[in-house]
Amino acid sequence: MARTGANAPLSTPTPATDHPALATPNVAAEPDLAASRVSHMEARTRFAPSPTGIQHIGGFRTALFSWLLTRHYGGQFIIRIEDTDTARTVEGAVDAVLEGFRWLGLDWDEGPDVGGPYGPYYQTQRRAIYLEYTEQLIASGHAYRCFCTPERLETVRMMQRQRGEPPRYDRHCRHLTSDEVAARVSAGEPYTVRLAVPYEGTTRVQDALRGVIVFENSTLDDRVLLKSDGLPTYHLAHLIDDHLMRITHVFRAEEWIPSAPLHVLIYEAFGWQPPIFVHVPDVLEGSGGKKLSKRHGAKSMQDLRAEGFLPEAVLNYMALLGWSYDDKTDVLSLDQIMKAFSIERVGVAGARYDEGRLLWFNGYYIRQLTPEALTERTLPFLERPQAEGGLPDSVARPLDREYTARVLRLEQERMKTLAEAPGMTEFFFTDAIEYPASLLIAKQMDATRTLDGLRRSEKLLSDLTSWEATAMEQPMRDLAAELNQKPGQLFTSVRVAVTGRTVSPPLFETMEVLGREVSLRRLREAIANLEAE
RNA sequence: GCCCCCAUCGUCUAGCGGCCAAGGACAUCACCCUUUCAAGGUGGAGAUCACGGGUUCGAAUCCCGUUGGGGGUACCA
Repeated sequence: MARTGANAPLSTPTPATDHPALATPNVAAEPDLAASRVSHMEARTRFAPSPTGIQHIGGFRTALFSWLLTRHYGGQFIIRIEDTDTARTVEGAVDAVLEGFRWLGLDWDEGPDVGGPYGPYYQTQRRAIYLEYTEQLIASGHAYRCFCTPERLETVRMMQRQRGEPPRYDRHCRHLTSDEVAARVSAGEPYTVRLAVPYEGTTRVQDALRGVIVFENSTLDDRVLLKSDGLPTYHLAHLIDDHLMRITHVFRAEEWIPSAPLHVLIYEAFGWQPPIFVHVPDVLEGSGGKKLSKRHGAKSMQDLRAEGFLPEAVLNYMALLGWSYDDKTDVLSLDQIMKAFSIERVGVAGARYDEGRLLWFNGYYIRQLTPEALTERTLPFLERPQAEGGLPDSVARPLDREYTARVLRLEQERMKTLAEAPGMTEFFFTDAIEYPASLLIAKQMDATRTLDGLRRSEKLLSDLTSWEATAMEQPMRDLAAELNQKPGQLFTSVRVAVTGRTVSPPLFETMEVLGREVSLRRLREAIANLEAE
């Protein structure tokens, strides 16, 4: 029943007869295998998250690469939910992932919500399939039932560690007689099913990015394929699904490289042709250099959206984390990226998540927005409750679209995220503005001269027949000269009077948008406040 | 411990044997523009291509080793 390395056929490559998409001549020409396949075929790729938590930039970047490949060469992109770890499954996680894709503008051809010809797309709904294939593996001697308890396994591992040996399953159940197995099964004893890894030889993993990676079978473990709850582990489930769903390229994080030889062995045990493995490098934390994780700083797409990031910026940034267009191009649309994408230009070294760079992309894309688009996309941030970062609740919703558009136009080139809008534009919407009167006094100015400037400005402005920025500027400059103040000094006082802050968009445009009435009223209030000092 | 992956400016990267005494971008500094802040423009600083051996007429580019970083080592994915 159990096999030894000498006669186990596991490491013998088997030609694919049932996988037309991969039936390439000369499959034995190992080094160039991946490269030669990549460019000439339709690709079917998948993103297979487990609904156990949040998907961050790293996960979506892997998904993005998969998506790019299928959209570049033609083919299908599939979303499959790997929910075999029922204990860790989190409610709503699937929706969050799908929502993330929709937000980014990445579509999928088959998936949990839309179905498809290879469904179902939830692994928990495919139990019967896994059971059937597990039996096949047991029958062919490539897998065996294991009755070891978690406690025994733990003890074994502990002892191995003490002896300085690598912790691995000791293959205790690998040589049970079929009679004994049958007896224990019928006695209702719980069991798992393990892969019977050959004792000797090597297993070669072909990675599209790194070439061939060779593993000594003797260092591999008889991993569990089917858990005692009857559900498969990742190793078995993903593989059967990938095969049945005719996946051609498996994009996954590089943390899967160590178990890749196991997967190759399983493919061989089934006599199936493995897909092309593309082990994408990790995305690392901005500091520390560890793999990005939800635990430390990793943000979900929902987080990024709420923080005012634009999907086109996130997409552009993500694509350039590990992939490059050429030696000088940074700004690329999804369409351009898709057209140019190739696995050959994907790097192998881990990349740090640099939010500063993301912010730059974001600001850039905000600046490119048409006035209508800017308004459309910023309005939700302005109108959301104050507690969630919106304008003060005292500001009546909905906002006047026309007015908001004019306001945003002024702040557009200053915004790095949409979420900054409320803070930057608050004085355009609130009735009263609060600031210490001392703020009115510009550098190298005193209260008296400031007061004088404010009064004269109020008079000048209120006499103006046109309330356009262009009509204000020259008279105000003349006034500054007359008062023997630098334009910056006079304008600073007026700016603070009108906006309550020293930093704002250009003063006259600000006043134009604010309107004559509000501007003059605030000017008078400022004068009164300063007089009261 | 064992196994595996990786290694070019602070960061993302270009580079796949000569065109590189290493190019672009973010960040940073200075200047220009300028009513503030931005944006924009110009320029600067910033990488002995981790280190050491090879191979070669010639290496950031190929090979080996070392060091460093990361990952894996579950009836999780």
